[in-house]
Amino acid sequence: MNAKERILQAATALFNEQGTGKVSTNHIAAAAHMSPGNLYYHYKNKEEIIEAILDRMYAEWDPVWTLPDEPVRVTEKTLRERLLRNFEILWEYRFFYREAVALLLVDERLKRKHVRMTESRMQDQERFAHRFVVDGVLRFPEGSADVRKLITACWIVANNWLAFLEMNGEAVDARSFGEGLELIWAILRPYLTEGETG
Amino acid sequence: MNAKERILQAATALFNEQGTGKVSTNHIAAAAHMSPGNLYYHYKNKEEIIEAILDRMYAEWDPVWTLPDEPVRVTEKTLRERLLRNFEILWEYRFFYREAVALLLVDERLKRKHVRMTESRMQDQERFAHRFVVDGVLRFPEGSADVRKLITACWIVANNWLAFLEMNGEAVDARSFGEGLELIWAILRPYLTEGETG
DNA sequence: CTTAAATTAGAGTAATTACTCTAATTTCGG
DNA sequence: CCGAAATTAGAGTAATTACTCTAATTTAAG
Repeated sequence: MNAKERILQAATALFNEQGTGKVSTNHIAAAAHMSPGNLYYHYKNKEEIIEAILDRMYAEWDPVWTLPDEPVRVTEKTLRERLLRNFEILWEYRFFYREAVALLLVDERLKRKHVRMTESRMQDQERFAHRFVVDGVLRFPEGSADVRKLITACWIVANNWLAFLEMNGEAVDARSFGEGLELIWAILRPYLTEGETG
Repeated sequence: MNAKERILQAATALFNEQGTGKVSTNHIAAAAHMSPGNLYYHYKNKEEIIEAILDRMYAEWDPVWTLPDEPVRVTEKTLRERLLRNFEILWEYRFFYREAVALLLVDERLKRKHVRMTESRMQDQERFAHRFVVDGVLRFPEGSADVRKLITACWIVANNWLAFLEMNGEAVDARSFGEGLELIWAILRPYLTEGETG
Protein backbone atom coordinates (compact mmCIF):
# COMPACT_ATOMS: atom_id res chain seq x y z
CA MET A 1 0.00 0.00 0.00
CA ASN A 2 1.41 3.39 -0.94
CA ALA A 3 2.04 6.29 1.41
CA LYS A 4 -0.97 8.43 0.53
CA GLU A 5 -3.24 5.48 1.01
CA ARG A 6 -1.71 4.60 4.36
CA ILE A 7 -2.11 8.19 5.55
CA LEU A 8 -5.80 8.31 4.66
CA GLN A 9 -6.56 4.96 6.25
CA ALA A 10 -4.64 5.75 9.43
CA ALA A 11 -6.24 9.19 9.67
CA THR A 12 -9.75 7.86 9.13
CA ALA A 13 -9.29 5.23 11.81
CA LEU A 14 -7.84 7.70 14.32
CA PHE A 15 -10.46 10.36 13.58
CA ASN A 16 -13.23 7.83 14.08
CA GLU A 17 -11.71 6.69 17.36
CA GLN A 18 -10.76 9.97 18.95
CA GLY A 19 -12.27 12.84 16.97
CA THR A 20 -10.31 15.12 14.67
CA GLY A 21 -9.36 17.52 17.46
CA LYS A 22 -7.39 14.98 19.47
CA VAL A 23 -5.51 13.58 16.48
CA SER A 24 -2.38 15.46 15.40
CA THR A 25 -0.48 15.06 12.15
CA ASN A 26 2.30 13.48 14.20
CA HIS A 27 -0.15 10.88 15.49
CA ILE A 28 -1.30 10.13 11.98
CA ALA A 29 2.27 9.82 10.72
CA ALA A 30 3.12 7.43 13.56
CA ALA A 31 0.02 5.33 12.93
CA ALA A 32 0.89 5.19 9.23
CA HIS A 33 4.45 4.12 10.11
CA MET A 34 6.17 7.09 8.57
CA SER A 35 7.89 10.31 9.58
CA PRO A 36 6.01 13.61 9.93
CA GLY A 37 8.16 15.00 7.14
CA ASN A 38 7.00 12.27 4.84
CA LEU A 39 3.38 12.90 5.67
CA TYR A 40 3.85 16.55 4.82
CA TYR A 41 5.45 15.58 1.55
CA HIS A 42 2.17 13.96 0.53
CA TYR A 43 -0.34 16.33 2.10
CA LYS A 44 0.50 19.90 2.83
CA ASN A 45 -1.62 20.09 5.97
CA LYS A 46 -4.24 18.42 8.09
CA GLU A 47 -7.15 20.04 6.28
CA GLU A 48 -5.92 18.56 3.02
CA ILE A 49 -5.97 15.10 4.58
CA ILE A 50 -9.52 15.59 5.76
CA GLU A 51 -10.53 16.86 2.34
CA ALA A 52 -8.98 13.82 0.65
CA ILE A 53 -10.90 11.52 2.99
CA LEU A 54 -14.16 13.31 2.27
CA ASP A 55 -13.55 13.14 -1.47
CA ARG A 56 -13.59 9.40 -1.08
CA MET A 57 -16.75 9.52 0.96
CA TYR A 58 -18.53 11.59 -1.66
CA ALA A 59 -17.35 9.15 -4.32
CA GLU A 60 -18.75 6.22 -2.36
CA TRP A 61 -22.05 8.00 -2.09
CA ASP A 62 -22.51 8.78 -5.74
CA PRO A 63 -23.88 5.38 -6.76
CA VAL A 64 -26.20 5.08 -3.75
CA TRP A 65 -28.89 7.50 -4.87
CA THR A 66 -28.66 7.13 -8.61
CA LEU A 67 -31.70 5.57 -10.21
CA PRO A 68 -31.75 2.09 -11.69
CA ASP A 69 -32.35 2.00 -15.46
CA GLU A 70 -35.85 2.92 -16.57
CA PRO A 71 -37.23 -0.57 -17.32
CA VAL A 72 -36.38 -1.82 -13.82
CA ARG A 73 -39.27 -1.28 -11.46
CA VAL A 74 -38.21 0.03 -8.03
CA THR A 75 -39.67 -1.60 -4.94
CA GLU A 76 -39.49 -1.27 -1.18
CA LYS A 77 -36.53 -3.60 -1.39
CA THR A 78 -34.68 -1.10 -3.58
CA LEU A 79 -35.15 1.61 -0.99
CA ARG A 80 -34.15 -0.70 1.82
CA GLU A 81 -30.90 -1.64 0.08
CA ARG A 82 -29.96 1.95 -0.64
CA LEU A 83 -30.68 3.05 2.91
CA LEU A 84 -28.55 0.26 4.32
CA ARG A 85 -25.67 1.25 2.08
CA ASN A 86 -26.23 4.81 3.24
CA PHE A 87 -25.79 3.76 6.86
CA GLU A 88 -22.64 1.80 6.01
CA ILE A 89 -21.00 4.87 4.50
CA LEU A 90 -22.08 7.05 7.40
CA TRP A 91 -20.49 4.61 9.79
CA GLU A 92 -17.29 4.31 7.77
CA TYR A 93 -16.80 8.09 7.94
CA ARG A 94 -18.57 8.71 11.22
CA PHE A 95 -15.97 11.19 12.44
CA PHE A 96 -17.20 13.65 9.84
CA TYR A 97 -20.91 13.58 10.67
CA ARG A 98 -20.10 13.74 14.34
CA GLU A 99 -18.52 17.14 14.05
CA ALA A 100 -19.44 18.30 10.56
CA VAL A 101 -20.69 21.76 11.43
CA ALA A 102 -17.55 22.54 13.43
CA LEU A 103 -15.29 21.21 10.68
CA LEU A 104 -17.04 23.18 7.96
CA LEU A 105 -17.01 26.27 10.18
CA VAL A 106 -13.22 26.48 10.13
CA ASP A 107 -12.65 25.39 6.52
CA GLU A 108 -14.56 27.54 4.06
CA ARG A 109 -13.23 25.66 1.06
CA LEU A 110 -14.43 22.35 2.41
CA LYS A 111 -17.77 23.86 3.26
CA ARG A 112 -18.36 24.99 -0.32
CA LYS A 113 -17.53 21.56 -1.59
CA HIS A 114 -19.80 19.91 0.95
CA VAL A 115 -22.73 22.18 0.15
CA ARG A 116 -22.31 21.40 -3.53
CA MET A 117 -22.26 17.67 -2.83
CA THR A 118 -25.28 17.81 -0.56
CA GLU A 119 -27.36 19.73 -3.07
CA SER A 120 -26.64 17.22 -5.77
CA ARG A 121 -27.37 14.33 -3.45
CA MET A 122 -30.66 15.89 -2.39
CA GLN A 123 -31.67 16.19 -6.03
CA ASP A 124 -30.79 12.56 -6.63
CA GLN A 125 -32.90 11.64 -3.65
CA GLU A 126 -35.88 13.61 -4.88
CA ARG A 127 -35.69 11.96 -8.28
CA PHE A 128 -35.53 8.70 -6.39
CA ALA A 129 -38.66 9.55 -4.43
CA HIS A 130 -40.48 10.61 -7.56
CA ARG A 131 -39.66 7.29 -9.19
CA PHE A 132 -41.21 5.52 -6.21
CA VAL A 133 -44.41 7.41 -6.75
CA VAL A 134 -44.38 6.61 -10.48
CA ASP A 135 -43.73 2.95 -9.79
CA GLY A 136 -46.52 2.89 -7.25
CA VAL A 137 -44.58 2.14 -4.10
CA LEU A 138 -45.51 5.42 -2.49
CA ARG A 139 -48.67 7.49 -2.84
CA PHE A 140 -48.99 11.03 -1.57
CA PRO A 141 -52.29 12.92 -1.25
CA GLU A 142 -52.72 15.17 -4.29
CA GLY A 143 -50.92 18.50 -4.21
CA SER A 144 -49.25 17.67 -0.93
CA ALA A 145 -46.52 20.20 -0.22
CA ASP A 146 -45.34 17.79 2.43
CA VAL A 147 -43.44 15.50 0.10
CA ARG A 148 -40.39 17.66 0.24
CA LYS A 149 -40.68 18.02 3.99
CA LEU A 150 -41.03 14.28 4.43
CA ILE A 151 -37.92 13.70 2.37
CA THR A 152 -36.03 16.28 4.40
CA ALA A 153 -37.18 14.63 7.60
CA CYS A 154 -36.10 11.23 6.33
CA TRP A 155 -32.78 12.68 5.27
CA ILE A 156 -32.15 14.14 8.72
CA VAL A 157 -33.13 10.91 10.44
CA ALA A 158 -30.95 8.85 8.10
CA ASN A 159 -27.95 11.09 8.58
CA ASN A 160 -28.19 11.39 12.35
CA TRP A 161 -29.48 8.04 13.53
CA LEU A 162 -26.03 6.60 14.19
CA ALA A 163 -24.86 9.75 15.95
CA PHE A 164 -28.02 9.59 18.04
CA LEU A 165 -27.11 6.08 19.15
CA GLU A 166 -23.53 7.05 19.89
CA MET A 167 -24.59 10.06 21.93
CA ASN A 168 -26.77 7.89 24.09
CA GLY A 169 -24.01 5.42 24.73
CA GLU A 170 -25.53 2.64 22.69
CA ALA A 171 -23.39 0.23 20.72
CA VAL A 172 -23.61 0.47 16.96
CA ASP A 173 -23.57 -2.64 14.78
CA ALA A 174 -25.32 -4.16 11.79
CA ARG A 175 -28.56 -4.41 13.75
CA SER A 176 -28.51 -0.67 14.35
CA PHE A 177 -28.62 -0.12 10.62
CA GLY A 178 -31.82 -2.12 10.44
CA GLU A 179 -33.37 -0.15 13.27
CA GLY A 180 -32.55 3.09 11.49
CA LEU A 181 -34.36 1.72 8.49
CA GLU A 182 -37.42 1.11 10.60
CA LEU A 183 -37.49 4.75 11.64
CA ILE A 184 -37.65 5.80 8.02
CA TRP A 185 -40.35 3.20 7.48
CA ALA A 186 -42.33 4.54 10.40
CA ILE A 187 -42.33 7.97 8.78
CA LEU A 188 -43.27 6.67 5.33
CA ARG A 189 -45.75 3.96 6.42
CA PRO A 190 -48.90 6.06 5.83
CA TYR A 191 -47.81 6.59 2.24
CA LEU A 192 -46.79 3.03 1.41
CA THR A 193 -49.11 1.24 -0.97
CA GLU A 194 -47.76 -2.28 -0.48
CA GLY A 195 -48.03 -4.56 2.54
CA GLU A 196 -47.07 -3.71 6.08
CA THR A 197 -43.58 -5.16 5.81
CA GLY A 198 -41.05 -3.11 7.76
CA MET B 1 -21.63 40.33 36.66
CA ASN B 2 -19.35 38.01 38.60
CA ALA B 3 -16.36 36.16 37.26
CA LYS B 4 -17.89 32.69 36.92
CA GLU B 5 -20.80 34.14 35.01
CA ARG B 6 -18.53 36.12 32.69
CA ILE B 7 -16.48 33.02 31.96
CA LEU B 8 -19.53 30.95 31.03
CA GLN B 9 -21.01 33.64 28.81
CA ALA B 10 -17.72 34.36 27.05
CA ALA B 11 -17.04 30.66 26.57
CA THR B 12 -20.52 29.95 25.19
CA ALA B 13 -20.24 32.79 22.70
CA LEU B 14 -16.77 31.76 21.54
CA PHE B 15 -17.69 28.07 21.33
CA ASN B 16 -20.74 28.90 19.23
CA GLU B 17 -18.66 31.10 16.92
CA GLN B 18 -15.57 28.98 16.45
CA GLY B 19 -16.16 25.51 17.84
CA THR B 20 -14.68 24.22 21.10
CA GLY B 21 -11.49 23.03 19.44
CA LYS B 22 -10.38 26.45 18.26
CA VAL B 23 -11.11 28.17 21.58
CA SER B 24 -8.42 27.97 24.26
CA THR B 25 -8.75 28.82 27.93
CA ASN B 26 -6.56 31.83 27.23
CA HIS B 27 -9.03 33.02 24.61
CA ILE B 28 -11.89 32.61 27.01
CA ALA B 29 -10.04 34.49 29.74
CA ALA B 30 -9.27 37.35 27.37
CA ALA B 31 -12.87 37.53 26.15
CA ALA B 32 -14.05 37.57 29.77
CA HIS B 33 -11.57 40.37 30.53
CA MET B 34 -9.58 38.48 33.08
CA SER B 35 -6.24 36.69 33.46
CA PRO B 36 -5.82 32.99 32.72
CA GLY B 37 -4.87 32.52 36.35
CA ASN B 38 -8.15 33.97 37.45
CA LEU B 39 -10.06 31.74 35.10
CA TYR B 40 -8.32 28.72 36.58
CA TYR B 41 -9.17 29.93 40.03
CA HIS B 42 -12.84 29.53 39.16
CA TYR B 43 -12.76 26.46 36.93
CA LYS B 44 -10.02 23.93 37.20
CA ASN B 45 -9.99 23.12 33.47
CA LYS B 46 -11.74 23.55 30.16
CA GLU B 47 -13.89 20.45 30.59
CA GLU B 48 -15.28 21.89 33.80
CA ILE B 49 -16.30 25.03 31.93
CA ILE B 50 -18.09 22.99 29.30
CA GLU B 51 -19.80 20.94 31.96
CA ALA B 52 -20.98 24.08 33.75
CA ILE B 53 -22.43 25.41 30.49
CA LEU B 54 -24.24 22.14 29.83
CA ASP B 55 -25.64 22.08 33.35
CA ARG B 56 -27.37 25.33 32.47
CA MET B 57 -28.63 23.90 29.23
CA TYR B 58 -30.13 20.88 30.95
CA ALA B 59 -31.75 23.19 33.48
CA GLU B 60 -33.31 25.26 30.71
CA TRP B 61 -34.67 22.12 29.17
CA ASP B 62 -36.34 20.71 32.23
CA PRO B 63 -39.53 22.76 32.01
CA VAL B 64 -39.93 22.27 28.25
CA TRP B 65 -41.18 18.71 28.30
CA THR B 66 -42.98 18.62 31.61
CA LEU B 67 -46.72 18.20 31.35
CA PRO B 68 -49.21 20.95 32.13
CA ASP B 69 -51.46 20.21 35.11
CA GLU B 70 -54.07 17.49 34.57
CA PRO B 71 -57.16 19.68 34.08
CA VAL B 72 -55.53 21.67 31.28
CA ARG B 73 -56.24 20.07 27.92
CA VAL B 74 -53.22 19.97 25.62
CA THR B 75 -53.62 21.04 22.02
CA GLU B 76 -51.56 21.36 18.87
CA LYS B 77 -50.67 24.82 20.12
CA THR B 78 -49.12 23.32 23.25
CA LEU B 79 -46.89 21.12 21.15
CA ARG B 80 -45.98 23.99 18.86
CA GLU B 81 -44.92 26.18 21.79
CA ARG B 82 -42.77 23.49 23.34
CA LEU B 83 -41.06 22.68 20.07
CA LEU B 84 -40.27 26.34 19.45
CA ARG B 85 -38.74 26.65 22.91
CA ASN B 86 -36.82 23.47 22.13
CA PHE B 87 -35.30 25.08 19.03
CA GLU B 88 -34.40 28.22 20.98
CA ILE B 89 -32.39 26.23 23.48
CA LEU B 90 -30.71 24.21 20.76
CA TRP B 91 -29.65 27.43 19.09
CA GLU B 92 -28.44 29.00 22.32
CA TYR B 93 -26.11 26.06 22.93
CA ARG B 94 -25.53 25.09 19.31
CA PHE B 95 -21.83 24.44 19.82
CA PHE B 96 -22.72 21.37 21.83
CA TYR B 97 -25.04 19.69 19.37
CA ARG B 98 -22.66 20.45 16.56
CA GLU B 99 -19.94 18.30 18.03
CA ALA B 100 -21.66 16.37 20.79
CA VAL B 101 -20.42 12.90 19.93
CA ALA B 102 -16.83 14.08 19.75
CA LEU B 103 -17.14 15.98 23.04
CA LEU B 104 -18.70 13.04 24.86
CA LEU B 105 -16.11 10.72 23.36
CA VAL B 106 -13.28 12.45 25.21
CA ASP B 107 -15.10 13.17 28.49
CA GLU B 108 -16.55 10.03 30.01
CA ARG B 109 -17.95 11.88 33.00
CA LEU B 110 -19.84 14.30 30.80
CA LYS B 111 -21.11 11.45 28.71
CA ARG B 112 -22.65 9.69 31.68
CA LYS B 113 -24.37 12.89 32.73
CA HIS B 114 -25.64 13.48 29.22
CA VAL B 115 -27.00 9.98 28.84
CA ARG B 116 -28.83 10.35 32.13
CA MET B 117 -30.33 13.65 31.04
CA THR B 118 -31.37 12.32 27.65
CA GLU B 119 -33.09 9.29 29.13
CA SER B 120 -35.09 11.41 31.48
CA ARG B 121 -36.00 13.83 28.70
CA MET B 122 -37.11 11.00 26.44
CA GLN B 123 -39.40 9.73 29.19
CA ASP B 124 -40.87 13.20 29.62
CA GLN B 125 -41.46 13.32 25.91
CA GLU B 126 -43.21 9.98 25.84
CA ARG B 127 -45.50 11.02 28.66
CA PHE B 128 -46.14 14.15 26.65
CA ALA B 129 -47.05 12.12 23.57
CA HIS B 130 -49.32 9.85 25.59
CA ARG B 131 -51.16 12.87 26.93
CA PHE B 132 -51.77 14.01 23.37
CA VAL B 133 -53.38 10.71 22.60
CA VAL B 134 -55.51 10.89 25.74
CA ASP B 135 -56.57 14.45 24.95
CA GLY B 136 -57.44 13.45 21.39
CA VAL B 137 -54.91 15.48 19.48
CA LEU B 138 -53.15 12.43 18.10
CA ARG B 139 -54.58 9.03 17.20
CA PHE B 140 -52.44 6.00 16.45
CA PRO B 141 -53.71 2.76 14.88
CA GLU B 142 -54.32 0.21 17.62
CA GLY B 143 -51.30 -1.72 18.86
CA SER B 144 -48.98 0.29 16.67
CA ALA B 145 -45.40 -0.39 17.67
CA ASP B 146 -44.52 2.64 15.61
CA VAL B 147 -45.40 5.24 18.23
CA ARG B 148 -42.02 4.95 19.83
CA LYS B 149 -40.30 5.01 16.46
CA LEU B 150 -42.22 8.08 15.41
CA ILE B 151 -41.22 9.86 18.59
CA THR B 152 -37.60 8.89 18.07
CA ALA B 153 -37.76 10.16 14.50
CA CYS B 154 -39.29 13.44 15.66
CA TRP B 155 -36.64 13.74 18.33
CA ILE B 156 -33.83 13.27 15.83
CA VAL B 157 -35.35 15.77 13.43
CA ALA B 158 -35.91 18.32 16.20
CA ASN B 159 -32.39 17.98 17.51
CA ASN B 160 -30.65 18.11 14.16
CA TRP B 161 -32.70 20.48 12.06
CA LEU B 162 -30.61 23.54 12.92
CA ALA B 163 -27.35 21.69 12.37
CA PHE B 164 -28.74 20.51 9.03
CA LEU B 165 -29.34 24.12 8.01
CA GLU B 166 -25.90 25.19 9.17
CA MET B 167 -24.20 22.36 7.32
CA ASN B 168 -25.85 23.42 4.11
CA GLY B 169 -24.79 27.00 4.50
CA GLU B 170 -28.24 28.35 5.19
CA ALA B 171 -28.84 31.21 7.59
CA VAL B 172 -30.63 30.37 10.81
CA ASP B 173 -33.19 32.74 12.30
CA ALA B 174 -36.64 32.75 13.86
CA ARG B 175 -38.18 31.60 10.58
CA SER B 176 -35.98 28.53 10.59
CA PHE B 177 -37.55 27.48 13.87
CA GLY B 178 -40.96 27.56 12.24
CA GLU B 179 -39.76 25.49 9.33
CA GLY B 180 -38.37 22.89 11.71
CA LEU B 181 -41.77 22.73 13.29
CA GLU B 182 -43.32 21.99 9.92
CA LEU B 183 -41.04 19.00 9.48
CA ILE B 184 -42.36 17.52 12.70
CA TRP B 185 -45.86 18.30 11.55
CA ALA B 186 -45.25 16.57 8.23
CA ILE B 187 -44.29 13.41 10.12
CA LEU B 188 -47.24 13.57 12.49
CA ARG B 189 -49.88 14.77 10.01
CA PRO B 190 -51.38 11.31 9.34
CA TYR B 191 -52.04 10.92 13.06
CA LEU B 192 -53.47 14.37 13.77
CA THR B 193 -57.19 14.36 14.51
CA GLU B 194 -57.74 18.13 14.22
CA GLY B 195 -57.64 20.32 11.09
CA GLU B 196 -54.84 20.55 8.60
CA THR B 197 -53.17 23.51 10.28
CA GLY B 198 -49.41 23.32 10.06
C1' DC C 1 -9.00 50.00 61.45
C1' DT C 2 -7.33 44.94 61.35
C1' DT C 3 -7.04 40.87 59.50
C1' DA C 4 -8.13 36.87 57.11
C1' DA C 5 -10.30 35.09 53.15
C1' DA C 6 -11.66 35.67 48.44
C1' DT C 7 -10.35 37.21 44.22
C1' DT C 8 -7.34 38.77 40.75
C1' DA C 9 -3.13 39.68 37.66
C1' DG C 10 0.43 38.17 35.16
C1' DA C 11 4.74 35.91 34.54
C1' DG C 12 6.23 31.41 33.76
C1' DT C 13 6.48 26.25 32.27
C1' DA C 14 6.42 21.86 30.25
C1' DA C 15 4.22 19.67 26.62
C1' DT C 16 2.36 19.54 22.23
C1' DT C 17 1.27 21.42 17.96
C1' DA C 18 1.62 22.08 12.86
C1' DC C 19 4.98 22.43 9.85
C1' DT C 20 10.10 23.06 7.65
C1' DC C 21 14.58 21.66 6.28
C1' DT C 22 18.27 18.85 4.92
C1' DA C 23 20.11 14.88 3.80
C1' DA C 24 19.64 10.06 2.88
C1' DT C 25 17.56 6.49 0.25
C1' DT C 26 14.71 4.31 -3.25
C1' DT C 27 12.71 3.98 -7.89
C1' DC C 28 13.04 3.76 -12.62
C1' DG C 29 13.58 5.22 -17.59
C1' DG C 30 17.20 5.02 -20.82
C1' DC D 1 24.59 0.84 -14.76
C1' DC D 2 23.58 6.19 -14.48
C1' DG D 3 21.38 10.01 -12.98
C1' DA D 4 17.37 12.42 -12.02
C1' DA D 5 13.12 12.40 -9.77
C1' DA D 6 10.31 10.59 -6.20
C1' DT D 7 10.11 9.31 -1.70
C1' DT D 8 11.50 8.99 2.96
C1' DA D 9 13.58 9.86 7.74
C1' DG D 10 14.27 12.59 11.39
C1' DA D 11 16.03 16.58 13.67
C1' DG D 12 14.48 21.08 14.47
C1' DT D 13 11.41 25.39 15.24
C1' DA D 14 8.21 28.85 16.35
C1' DA D 15 3.79 29.13 18.19
C1' DT D 16 0.30 27.72 21.12
C1' DT D 17 -1.59 25.00 24.60
C1' DA D 18 -3.41 23.93 29.29
C1' DC D 19 -2.20 24.89 33.53
C1' DT D 20 0.79 26.62 37.91
C1' DC D 21 2.76 29.87 41.03
C1' DT D 22 3.44 33.91 43.54
C1' DA D 23 2.33 38.13 44.82
C1' DA D 24 -0.85 41.92 44.72
C1' DT D 25 -5.40 43.63 45.55
C1' DT D 26 -10.20 43.64 46.98
C1' DT D 27 -13.88 42.30 50.16
C1' DA D 28 -16.04 41.72 54.38
C1' DA D 29 -16.53 40.44 59.22
C1' DG D 30 -15.45 41.78 63.97
